[in-house]
Amino acid sequence: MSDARDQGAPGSSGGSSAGSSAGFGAPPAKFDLPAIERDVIEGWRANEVEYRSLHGHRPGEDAPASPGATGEPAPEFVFYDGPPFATGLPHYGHLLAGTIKDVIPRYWAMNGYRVERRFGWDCHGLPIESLVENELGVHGRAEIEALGVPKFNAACRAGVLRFTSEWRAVVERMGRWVDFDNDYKTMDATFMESVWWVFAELWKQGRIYEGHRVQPVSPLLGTPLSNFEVAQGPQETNPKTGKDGHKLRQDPSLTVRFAVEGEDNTYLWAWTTTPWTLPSNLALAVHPEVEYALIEVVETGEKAYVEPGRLEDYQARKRVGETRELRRMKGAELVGIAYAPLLPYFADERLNEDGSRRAFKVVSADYVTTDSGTGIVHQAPAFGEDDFLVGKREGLPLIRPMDLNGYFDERVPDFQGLRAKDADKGIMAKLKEQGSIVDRDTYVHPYPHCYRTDEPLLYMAISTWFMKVEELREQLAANNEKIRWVPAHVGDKRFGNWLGGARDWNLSRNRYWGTPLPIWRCDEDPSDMVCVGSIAELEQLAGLEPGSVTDLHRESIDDITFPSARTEGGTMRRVSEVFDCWFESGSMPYAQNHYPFDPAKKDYVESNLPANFIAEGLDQTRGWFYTLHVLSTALFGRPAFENVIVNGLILAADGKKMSKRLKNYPDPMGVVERFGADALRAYLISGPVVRAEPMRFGRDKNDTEGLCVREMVKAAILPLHNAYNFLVTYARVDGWTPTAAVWDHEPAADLDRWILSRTQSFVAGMRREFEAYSLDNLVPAWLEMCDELNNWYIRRGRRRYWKGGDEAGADKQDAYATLYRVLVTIAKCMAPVLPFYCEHLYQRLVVDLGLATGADADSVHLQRFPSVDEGRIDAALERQVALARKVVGLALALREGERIGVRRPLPKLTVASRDPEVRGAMARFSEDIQTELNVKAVEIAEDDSALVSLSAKANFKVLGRKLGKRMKVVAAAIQTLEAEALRAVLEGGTVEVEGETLGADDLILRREPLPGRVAESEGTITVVLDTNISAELEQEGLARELINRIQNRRKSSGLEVSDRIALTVVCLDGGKLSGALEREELRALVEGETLTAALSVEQTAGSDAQDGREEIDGEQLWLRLARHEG
RNA sequence: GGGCGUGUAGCUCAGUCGGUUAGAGCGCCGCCCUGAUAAGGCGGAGGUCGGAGGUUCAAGUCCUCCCACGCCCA
Repeated sequence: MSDARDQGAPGSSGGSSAGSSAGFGAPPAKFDLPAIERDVIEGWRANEVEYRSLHGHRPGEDAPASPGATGEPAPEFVFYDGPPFATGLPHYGHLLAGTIKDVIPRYWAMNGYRVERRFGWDCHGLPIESLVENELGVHGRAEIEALGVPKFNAACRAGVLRFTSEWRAVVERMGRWVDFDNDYKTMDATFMESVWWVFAELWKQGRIYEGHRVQPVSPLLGTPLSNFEVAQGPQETNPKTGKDGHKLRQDPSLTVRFAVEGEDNTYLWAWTTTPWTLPSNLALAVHPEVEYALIEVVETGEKAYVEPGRLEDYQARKRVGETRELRRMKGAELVGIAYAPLLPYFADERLNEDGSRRAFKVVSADYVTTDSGTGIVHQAPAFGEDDFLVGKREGLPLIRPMDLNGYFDERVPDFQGLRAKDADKGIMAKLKEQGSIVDRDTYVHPYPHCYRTDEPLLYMAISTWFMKVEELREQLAANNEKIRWVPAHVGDKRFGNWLGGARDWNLSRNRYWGTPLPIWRCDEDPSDMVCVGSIAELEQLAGLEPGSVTDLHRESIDDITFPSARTEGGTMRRVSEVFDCWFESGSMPYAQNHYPFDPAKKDYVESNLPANFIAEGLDQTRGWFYTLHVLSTALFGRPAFENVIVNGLILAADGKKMSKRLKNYPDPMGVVERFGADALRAYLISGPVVRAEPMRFGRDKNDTEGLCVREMVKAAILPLHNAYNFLVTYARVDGWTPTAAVWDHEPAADLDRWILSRTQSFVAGMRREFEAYSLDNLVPAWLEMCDELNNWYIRRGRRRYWKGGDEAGADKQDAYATLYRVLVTIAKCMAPVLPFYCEHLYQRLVVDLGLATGADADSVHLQRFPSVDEGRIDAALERQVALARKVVGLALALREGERIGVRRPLPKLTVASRDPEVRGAMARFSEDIQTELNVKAVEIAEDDSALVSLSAKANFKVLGRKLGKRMKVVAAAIQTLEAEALRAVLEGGTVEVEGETLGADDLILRREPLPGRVAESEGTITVVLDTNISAELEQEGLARELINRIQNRRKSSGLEVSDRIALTVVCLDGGKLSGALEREELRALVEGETLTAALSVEQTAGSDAQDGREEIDGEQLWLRLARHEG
C-alpha cells in the first residue's frame, strides 16, 4: 500500500493526513482484481490488520477493554474450527468451508464481538499412518512392531505437518482470517492430556466398557482394517450389474444338513459360503415372516426344513431329487427347534447353567433373505456382523477359535494351525465323510480384499472399548433441539434420526499413531483396571518425577508400568489401543485450551460452550458434528454449538467427483490468480451448496477452467468497480473531495433520497441474512442493489455530475455526497463477503483521503457493520421508482417492436392506470421517464377505456375457498363477462354470475391494448407510445445520431472527457442532415453535448474520402475533429 | 437394503399457505443504448416441472409407488 495510507494508519489519533489530502487518486487504467488483492494483503500485513481483528489489539499490546472504550470487555462470539488433515493439499471443499468460516466471523467481528479463530490440525489416524506405511515399506502389525513403534511414530510425527505451509498460503490468499500462530494440533501433549481427561470423566460416569465388535481383518497383516482401508481394496466391475465394487471372488457354496433333535431323520438345511466358520456354528437363523416347508425327499426318505422357493432352485439345478411337501409353517414357528451340533468342538455350549437351551437352536433374524441358499442361514456369532448381533440378542456365546492372522487354535484340534480359508477343504471333506453335505457348488460374489496383500478379508469379533451412547439418546435429542441447523432438515432428519438410533461408540483402534487409551490393566486380573486422567496422575502412580512425562504417544508411555494396588503381585500395563481420532476432534473444545489443566483458560472454556458457530460439510453429520455433540452432552449436558452451517459436496463441472487423474477441475490457486479470491468466494457461497446440496463447479459441463468464477467478477465486482470509477473520474474533473460532512448531507432530489433509502433497505436485508446464517442470499441481494445503483441511480444521475464548474450548485454536491455515501456503505456491508475489493474501495474512498479517524479506522474490517437507519427508509418511494422502471421497460419493448431507436425522439408516452400509486409515481418521475425514453411528454391518465379491452378471469385463490365445486362453472361464466359489466366492477360495483355476487376482489382483470396503437399492458398499467414523428423530431433525431458518431470519435481518438474540440461536419448538400444543422438549437445541442468550441458545417455534393466517413439513415457525412486549444 | 437430500429452459437456480400465461441469471440469436462501465437495456428461441397413479373445484407444490443422482449408514 502507499505511503499515504500508512500515514493514516498507526496510532489512535488518526486522520493525520486529512489536511494534506489532494482528493482521489486516478483509478487504474486496467481492472486487475488479483493484483488489487495482492496489494490489499500487503496492506493487511504492514498494518497487522488480521492480528488486530483476531485479537482485538495490536501485537505486543494488552487486550483493550473494548474498541468503544466503555470499560466493558468486548463480547465473545465463539467459533470452533474443525481440524483438517494436513496430509493433503486444500481442495475446493476446504475453500468453501473456509469461506463460510470466514464470512460469518467477519460479520460478528464488525459488530463489535471478539471472535477467536484458531486453526486446528488433525494429526493422528490412518491417513498419515497409511502414508508412512507406504513410505517406509512396512505393512501390518508384525512389520510395524518389528520396525518398532518409536520409529514408526517418529515418521508419522515428522510427516504429518508436511503441507502446513501450503495450507497457510492458500488460506491467506483466499482472504480467510484465522490464527495459525496460535493453532492447535491433536498431537500436542496438552491436547492429548485433555483427551485423557475427557475419557477419564466418562470412565468415572461409568460410560466406558469393554466389548466386542465384528471388524474386517487382514490376516497377513494381522490387523483389523478401517472402512477407509476396506474401501481402498481392489475393485472390479461386476459383469452382472455393470457396477464397480469389491473384487469378485469364487467361494464354496455349501448346503449342510443339521439333525433336528427329537425328530427322526429330520434335518434343517442351511447354507454358507464360509465353511471355515462351521466349526464355530452356534445357531441357525430363519426369517420369522417367511414361509418354510417340511419336505420329504422321495428317493431317500430324508425329511428337511427348507424355504420352498429355494428348494425349486436346488431341484432345477438337479441337486435335490423329487420331494413331497409334508407341512408348511412360518419361520417363527421354527424358532426354538434344537439341533445336534454339526461338529463336536463346542458341543458343551449346548445348555445354559439352568438347563435351558443355549446354543444349537433355530433363531429368528430379519436379515435372512430368500435370494440364495435355503432360506436358513448358519450362524457363527464371532464371524459376522449380523451373526454377532443375533448372537448377542439370543445370549449365544462368542467363540472365536482363531487369532488375528486367521490360524485355528487348539480348540479346533482337527484344523489347528491351519489358516481359515485353507481349512475350507478339510472341513468340507470331514462333513462329507459324516454325511452332512446336501450340496456343494461354487459362488462368485464381490468380496472385500486387503488393500495391501490382496487377500480376502475375514470378518471377526474383536475386543474394543465402547462409550455408552444409547442411554444418552434422549439428552442428545433434547440438546439437538437447541441447535440452529442450516439447512434445518439436516438437524431434524439426518442428524436427528442418527441420534435417535445412536449406538454405543466404539472409540478404540488397534493402531499406533494416536492418543493412547489411558487404561492400565493388571496382568494377573484383567478386571483390575485404572483409568488415568492426567500426566500428573500417571507420574504419581508410576512413581516418576513430576514433569518427567512430556509426551503421551505410545512410544513414550507403553513401557510405563506400576504395581497393582488391588492385586497382590500384579503389574499394571497399558492396554494397547489408541483412540478413534474422532474422539480427539470431538474433544477439541476442551483440548484446544488444555482444559481443565490450564487455569487461565478454565473459565473461558466453561463459559464458551456451546460455541456460537461452526461450519463443515454434510459428511460430518456422523463425524465431527456427532462427536462434538456426544461429548459435550455427556460432560456438560449442553450442546457443543448453537448455529451450524452445513455445506454440500463440490463436484467437477461434469458432475463427477473432482479427480486429479481426470483433471476435470481447475487448480484452485490458478483460478484465484486469474480471477480473484473475492470472485471465487462469492461464487462458492452463492448456490445451494451452502445448504448442504451438491454443487457442480463450472459454468457448464465443459468448464474446466473456472469460467464460472469469471462470470462472478463480471456480475458482482466489475459493476461496483465501475461505479467507483465513475465517481472518481468526475470528482477529479470537478475537484470534488469528500469530507466528514457528507454524512450529514440531506439531499433534496428524489433520486438521492431514493438510493439512500434503497441502501438502508439493503443493509437491513444483509443483516437479516447474516443473522439467519443463510449465506446463499448475500450475493443475489447485492446484485439487485448493484443493478439499482448502476442502472438507475448513476444512469439517471449522470448529467448531474458533468455540469460545468460554474453550474456546480447544491444539486451537484448532493449527487457526489450521496454516491460517495452509498459506496462507502456498500464497502462495509459487503466486506465479509468480498474482503479484498471492499478493503480496496474503503482505502481509496476513505483512508487515502484522510477521513479515517479514530483507532482501527485504517481497515474496513475493523469498522462497524452499518446499522440500519430506519428513518431513511421510504418504502413508498422505493415502490414508485420500481414502477417508473417498470414503465420504462414496457416502453422500451414497444420501441423495440416498432424498430425506433431511442435516439429518435417521439412526441409522447401515455401511461394509464386506475392505481393512484402508479399515477403518483409517473408524475413524480416523469422527467426521468421522459429522458430515459427520449419522449417529449409523458401523459398520465386514469381512464384506460379507450385504450384497452377488458376481460376477466376468476381469482381462483379467493373464489376457490368460497365456491368449492361450483368453481368451474363460475370461472367459465366469468370469462364471458362483457367489458361494460367489468367496468362497473372497477367502479366499485358488483356483478351477478351464476347466482353469485362477485366484487373486484373476486376477479382478475386483464387488459388487452386495442388495435391501432403502439401499446402494452401489464397488470393495471397501460402504456401507449405516440410514434408520429414530425419533421422537427426527425431532425432532432439526426442531430442525436450525429452526436453519437462524434462521441465515438472523441473516444477513439483518445481525447479526455473534458477536452473541448474543434469540429467540422461535412454533409451532403441538400441532405436531411444538412437541413437539421441549419437549425440553431440543434447545432447548439451538438456543440453542448460534444464540448465543441468551434463548429463548422460544410456542404459537399459527394466524396469518396474514407477519412472521417460516417453514415446516418443511409446518408453519408464526414467528421473532422481536433482538440481545441485555449 | 435403510436414512436424508436432490431432480423445473442448453447450463446454474428461484418458485410463498395448493390458485390457472411457471420465473431469473448465464449462454445463443436479433435489435437498441452508451464520453463511468471490461458494461447495460429490450425482445426472441428454448419447458411432457424425472415418471406413473391418487387426493382436490384446482397440483411444479400434498400423498403413494417407481426411476435417476448425491451423501451417510448397512
